[in-house]
Amino acid sequence: MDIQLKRGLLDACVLAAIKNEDSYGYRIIKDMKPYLEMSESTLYTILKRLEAGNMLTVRSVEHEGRLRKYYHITREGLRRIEEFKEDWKEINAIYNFITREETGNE
Amino acid sequence: MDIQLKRGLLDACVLAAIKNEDSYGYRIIKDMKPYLEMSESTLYTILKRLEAGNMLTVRSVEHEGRLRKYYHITREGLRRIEEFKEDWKEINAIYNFITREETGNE
DNA sequence: CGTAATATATCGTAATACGAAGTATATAAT
DNA sequence: ATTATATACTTCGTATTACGATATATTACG
Repeated sequence: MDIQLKRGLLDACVLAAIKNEDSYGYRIIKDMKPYLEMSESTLYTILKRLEAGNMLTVRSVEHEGRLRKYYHITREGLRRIEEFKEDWKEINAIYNFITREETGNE
Repeated sequence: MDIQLKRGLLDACVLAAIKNEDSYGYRIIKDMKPYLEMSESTLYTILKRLEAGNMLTVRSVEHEGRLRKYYHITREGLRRIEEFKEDWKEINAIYNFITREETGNE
């Protein structure tokens, strides 16, 4: 899959992964794997970006000797998902432009 | 509109703009404007990239004292559009993941 | 004892979209 | 006559960003 095509989906996808239940990095990657694969370095970069943008909050938890950072979506984060849905209408229009079959001359 | 979201569409969009008829930079921008706005610097970067990737060929034409470079899509370019269509199936699956309404607990 | 799974962090890099600015001609407006 | 707008392509620098590679640390499995 074309990397560029994935780009716009990543942030919204991560937010969607924590939308219904708080989650942590390692699990987010596993949950998204059937839909969208991403490397760890990419995920943690995104999580930091989303935190900086107040899309989510972080809470550290000690779990079996290991550190776990649980991410919780904020109202801003939920709004980001809605924004994504809005944008998608435009995206579909572009998609139709790309895939349209012209009856013109070639 | 989110820039990242546009990224994956740009190459395919430019190819679509010359698919049915050879065209040149200035006109491509105008043709795409209703669907997708892009700056000149972006377009010409993309055209060069597509040329380097053998997705299109270029032909210079003198038109009313001004230079025009006509772009013609190649078989490779047409295949790129088909590839885009294939990718879109996956994109739709991701879109559904992002927008699904879980019946679970929040 | 080594490998895999769990879990997060950091560094350097390559790709790339964009704004800004430049070059040049023709036409319309003031 | 001069200014602005439309046409048409080019180059430079920059910020964003996804990724591979690598590091750290614990637990479980063989």
